[in-house]
Amino acid sequence: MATSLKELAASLGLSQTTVSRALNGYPEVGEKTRRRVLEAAERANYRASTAARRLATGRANALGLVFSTERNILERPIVMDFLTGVSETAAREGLDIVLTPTRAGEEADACMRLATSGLVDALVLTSPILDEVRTSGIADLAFPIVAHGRPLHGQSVPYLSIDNFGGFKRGAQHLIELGHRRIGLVNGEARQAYAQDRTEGLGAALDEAGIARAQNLIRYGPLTFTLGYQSTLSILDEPQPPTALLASSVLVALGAMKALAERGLRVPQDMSIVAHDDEVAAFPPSMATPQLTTLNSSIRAAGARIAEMALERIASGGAPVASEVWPVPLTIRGSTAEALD
Amino acid sequence: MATSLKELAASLGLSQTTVSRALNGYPEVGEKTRRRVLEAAERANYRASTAARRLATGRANALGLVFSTERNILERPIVMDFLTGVSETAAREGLDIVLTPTRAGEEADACMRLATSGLVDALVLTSPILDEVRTSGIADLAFPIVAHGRPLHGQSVPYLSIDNFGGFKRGAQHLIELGHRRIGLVNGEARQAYAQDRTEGLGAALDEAGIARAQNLIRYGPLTFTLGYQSTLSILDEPQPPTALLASSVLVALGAMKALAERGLRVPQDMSIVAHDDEVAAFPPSMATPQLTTLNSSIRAAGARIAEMALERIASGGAPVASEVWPVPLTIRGSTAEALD
DNA sequence: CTGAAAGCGCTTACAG
DNA sequence: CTGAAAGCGCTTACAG
Repeated sequence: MATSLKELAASLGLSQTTVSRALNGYPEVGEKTRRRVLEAAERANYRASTAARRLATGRANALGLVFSTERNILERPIVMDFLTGVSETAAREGLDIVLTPTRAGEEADACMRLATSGLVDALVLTSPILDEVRTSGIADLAFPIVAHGRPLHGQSVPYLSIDNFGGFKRGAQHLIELGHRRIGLVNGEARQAYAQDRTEGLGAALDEAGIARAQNLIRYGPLTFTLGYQSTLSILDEPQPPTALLASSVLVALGAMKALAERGLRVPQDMSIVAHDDEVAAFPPSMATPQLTTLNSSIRAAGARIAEMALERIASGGAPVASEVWPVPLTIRGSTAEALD
Repeated sequence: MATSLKELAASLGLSQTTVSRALNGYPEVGEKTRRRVLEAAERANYRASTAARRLATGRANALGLVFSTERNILERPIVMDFLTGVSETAAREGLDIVLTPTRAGEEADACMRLATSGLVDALVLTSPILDEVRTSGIADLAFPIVAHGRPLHGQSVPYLSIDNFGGFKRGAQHLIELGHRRIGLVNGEARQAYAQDRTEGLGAALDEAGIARAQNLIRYGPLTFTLGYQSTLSILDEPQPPTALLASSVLVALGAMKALAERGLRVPQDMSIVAHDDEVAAFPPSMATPQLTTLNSSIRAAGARIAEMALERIASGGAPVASEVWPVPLTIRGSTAEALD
């Protein structure tokens, strides 16, 4: 066992009270006393038991994340970048992160457990998990929660989301300005809020340009290389194939480019591509040839900010914080060009 | 605040002792009593405070991982797959995972804190972090640690590693059998044990075939797309460029293929490629055209097994468990062919 | 500036 | 089969 406060205090001939105060930086401790305590603690390699501290203070100094072992296993690079962002804030604030791995369908239980067990001070959830959990009564707990992404069912949970609608509308407008009138979209899973918003963004841009929406040029699925590849092949088989493609991730765009290459179509001469770029370190748009025109948002920055929002909720005693919707700028590179026909 | 044991016991007219025993499945509780308790707990949404339980039992029911915010940010897909594996075991055993984000150089501190604070029952470390930490005296703590990868400095920590030497020797032999005599290698960072083992594996295969080792055909760096791209360009500029390439990851191989395409070299006709495949979900070898011949090992399975090893150490009261070295099979696909010259 | 004592919410010998 | 009580290792009013 590691040394305890009691032992440390005894070895110094001081009370636990004084030693505790010295260690925690309370002002009412004498300077020499503090120094003595700090040195002894250092020497004895003393570390306060977090369990005891939690029990005594009621504060856990940790953020909880619920992480599904099965769900979205193919989107892990994104999860990891998000986690990195959360970690940055956590490291700065000296917080731990408690990951609760769960099987699909058990998310609600895991959230309830984290919220009621005192393990963590706040919960950071992705909106799909929040949607999963909404009937569990976790909202009644008045436990601080912050979500990543717009919750589908309008829960009153503060969230941070990028402007998926505005971003994809902007991306589509860029293509329309280049003369494209048939625009395909390889999107995320249809039930996800972000995917719906992206479809609507494309639709709005088409509406404003007086172009009919073409549902048959849209595909949905998990954001993988394979989705990009297969969806593109299938879109190319439509009676009126598009001359431009919107891809919901760089990985999807890479899959699309493989399909285009197989069909002998060149980018951007025969097909323009705009990809959403989450700025995931593993998939820089420079991986593609030509480099991709992208809609940008840093998933990592979002994670860092969400952790801050959680801290604000904790600090304010659980008062709601304002949700944020981040703009999604367009970066034009080499994968978009004027339409030929 | 959530309901406490005390309140729950009072509402049932039972003692805390009995309620606690009923909840924890102790045998000496009457059947009807147990049922009553379980129902009441369910209704009150009771969850034992983990902090209190930890303090009382001394067991944390959690695994600690130290995770560097800055280091290897480009290898996140791998970290995430490893984490997924750890999570699988953790979910099955009902453990939490405590991630301690740290800045580079602060790993030792983070490990000591985790080990001495009672937050976790065991530590799962990657060998680079273990190497970082070896002077901190953490080994003296008799705290259960299990490492991923062979520790460089021969610490007596149980570890799980794949057979990097044997795998790359096998990969090189495959190329030699196809008639290749000049084999390039784009490897991980030179100071890492796995990278050294891979270089030695290639060297051993060359030695056995009576071919001189060519240091100038080897490059080291972080396992990124960019490394594969730039290293390959630079290897091609050597006076005697290779006819085959060993790549330390699929991502690196993708970068290499971009470089080859730019130089007008075809795979496998002009250049054979064998890539190490960590079976990271984000980078299936099918992403490449042609599909890559690979050396396979599942980083996810390794994570799951390492968590089990940690549990075995905990269960045995900290006794060391046997280290494991996993074989690395070769899967031949379309990126290797006979040498022309 | 320092200390004695209560309390955080559990578990678990010990006694019955 | 059930309960009263001690103890896990801290923090923090309260008193001096």
